[in-house]
Amino acid sequence: MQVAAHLTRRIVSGDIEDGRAPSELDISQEFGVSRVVARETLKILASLDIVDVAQGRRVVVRPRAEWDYLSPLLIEWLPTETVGELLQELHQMRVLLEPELAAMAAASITDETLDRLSDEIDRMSALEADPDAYLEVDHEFHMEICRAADNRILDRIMYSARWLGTASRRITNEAPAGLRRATAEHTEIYEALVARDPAGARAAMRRHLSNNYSTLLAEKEQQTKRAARRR
Amino acid sequence: MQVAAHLTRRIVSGDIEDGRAPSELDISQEFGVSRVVARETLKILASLDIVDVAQGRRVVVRPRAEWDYLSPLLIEWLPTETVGELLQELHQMRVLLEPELAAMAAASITDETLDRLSDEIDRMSALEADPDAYLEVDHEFHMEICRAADNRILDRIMYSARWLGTASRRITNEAPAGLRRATAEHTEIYEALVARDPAGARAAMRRHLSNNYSTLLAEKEQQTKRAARRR
DNA sequence: ATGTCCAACTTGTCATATAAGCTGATGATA
DNA sequence: TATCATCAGCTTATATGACAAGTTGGACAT
Repeated sequence: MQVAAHLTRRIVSGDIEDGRAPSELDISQEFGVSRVVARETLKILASLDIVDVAQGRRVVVRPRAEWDYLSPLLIEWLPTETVGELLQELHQMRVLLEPELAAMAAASITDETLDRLSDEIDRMSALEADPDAYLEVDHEFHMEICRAADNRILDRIMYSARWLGTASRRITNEAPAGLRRATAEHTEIYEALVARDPAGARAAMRRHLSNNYSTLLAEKEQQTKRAARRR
Repeated sequence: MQVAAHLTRRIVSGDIEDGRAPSELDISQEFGVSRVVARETLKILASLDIVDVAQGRRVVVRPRAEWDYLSPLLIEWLPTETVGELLQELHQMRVLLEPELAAMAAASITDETLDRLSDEIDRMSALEADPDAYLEVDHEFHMEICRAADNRILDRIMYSARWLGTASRRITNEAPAGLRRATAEHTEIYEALVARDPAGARAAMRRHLSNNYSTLLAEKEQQTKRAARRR
């Protein structure tokens, strides 16, 4: 997997010229691994639509627009600027899906799921000093709701977005105050679910996402300013 | 890839007992291929979250709920009933995303894209006697709009749903009348886009999806009846 | 009954060889 | 000169045999 990471970095950085990716032999020599490993690496990149591989033909890098921007391997090496753009696009998606997921969940959620959500809120409020750990439980909370909505397609979509979510930590340096606010909003969502109130859950989720995004934008602006000052 | 298909079929059918998948050696013997091929097969299934593979441990089948139901390899072997459920869930997703995508596209669509859409409508109206070919252009039409909305995440999501869309052909046996209606609706969407009218595009897309789904449900019901009569 | 250790099994990697498919250049033909 | 068939040299695909590295369950000693 280290080979895949390095190769991805080289491709993302535009190091490899006009669509021609290194062949299996090139990779195995450059990274000092066997052809088997080089081959598997290329297959991984192919599954992410980063390259095309076919018998007899050289491996070619596919147009950037067709890459799988939800893959952690790719996100890892994207420039911060691109990640910022993607987070914006991710937010657009979440606004469209998550409020509705919350409403659907409210109609069919089980007591066990509610218990788990309650647990996670407790854990989050205990972790407000540790943003990374907080974020992890945060994701689990959102996925739990998604799962409760009982739609495998939507579940899969939200699931595949998880890595981009963690990449947001590269942008925002969530302050404890923001996390306290988030916990309060999670509680609101939770209470609407307990009441089996779809409209309430939808509204609470919408508020939560909107606030989240404001924080992200504010953080990004601060970063830009800091960067400008450093220049 | 044939090996992957066969193995997927066996796993989907529940043929393999309680989480224990065949090892690399089992596969290479059963299918008469080398260990290299068996290994790549398992890696593919692992990338779809169908199995877990780790050094030293046997390969295990993961819980069905965590499988990637958007993968063509998996969809291919799912029982018709499950595919029907998934199409329902897919519709839920499309209703949430596509009207908004159409609205976004209306705000930023280029003349070249409009030309391509116009082309595709022409092609579709010429293909109303050939449902399979029609469906292909249909997808291209929807993806074109998605691309025009300029959101890589949403684009990727709609793209990964394309295989499930083609699987709908296993359920619905679209009648020419339905296709004629679809062409009319596509034209409505197109005209709203030409007018750069987000609200109009959103409404037209919503109508289109709703009608599509009605057709799907009606077809499913007919099939159920036919099946009952056969019994 | 309990804990330690190891043998058997499994996946990960390597090296070498051969099959199968593509591409561009060479050269024959009109 | 222009066009087309052919083929050498690349590439990926697969096979085989060997060893490294990690896991597991049971034998064994305590």
